[in-house]
Amino acid sequence: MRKPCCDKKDTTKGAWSKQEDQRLIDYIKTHGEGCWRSLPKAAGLHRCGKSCRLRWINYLRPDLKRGNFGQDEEDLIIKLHALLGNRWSLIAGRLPGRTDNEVKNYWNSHIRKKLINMGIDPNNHRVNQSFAAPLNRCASAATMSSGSMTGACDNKSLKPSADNDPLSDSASGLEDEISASLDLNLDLTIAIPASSLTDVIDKKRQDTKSIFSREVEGDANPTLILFR
DNA sequence: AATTAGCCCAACCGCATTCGA
DNA sequence: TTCGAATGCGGTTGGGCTAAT
Repeated sequence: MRKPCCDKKDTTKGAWSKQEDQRLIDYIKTHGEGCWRSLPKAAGLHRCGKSCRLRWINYLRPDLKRGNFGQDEEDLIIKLHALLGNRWSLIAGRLPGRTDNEVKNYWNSHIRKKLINMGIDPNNHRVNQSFAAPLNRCASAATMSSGSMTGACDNKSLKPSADNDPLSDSASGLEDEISASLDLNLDLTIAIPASSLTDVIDKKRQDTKSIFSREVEGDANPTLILFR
């Protein structure tokens, strides 16, 4: 039996009040992020640590970009989703100021429907056969982005997500995905938040098994070896 | 004006992964 | 190497808001 993440009877649930927000902001400003388990008690909040973390990451972080998604952001989400599937945190990592929750919600409420209306299966980014017409479907797929989605009509780049998980697939499948990403002309580098960059650099120095293939010092965009 | 339906988003839940003793 | 604790992640839900009837 798994232990609950916190003592539920002592925790508040539901929407956060302004006072709670302010307490959390003040605490993190003073002590920094981390130690989420002990944070609520230390900050005088009757919330579980996970809840505090979520509130901070999704709502209170000062670097968050609020408001509607731009067309460029939407295009990028579609491309990244075609490649990565529902890995919202990875996708959000490529969108400065956006959170995984925000991207996930936007996908489910806007982009999904948009793709469906275009006759594209949002799960695998394939043209739905029942909608398929003899016209050039590549055009419709390409127009959903700003036009850089080259190869969008190439079956390689439109494999079903259920069996095209690029990060867990076999090596041969991975090669396909890598070539697909090249077709998509994606620069799949990981953007590291400036605040944590120095920590990352220190850690990477110590970790010779780093998944990053090149020295990251002075480079905010280390390339994931998987996609090089 | 009241009710209903649909949409959107913040927050919760449980599982997976990572970390450290 | 193992195991428990802490953290991260993605799926799901609930409630507020708005448009339609």
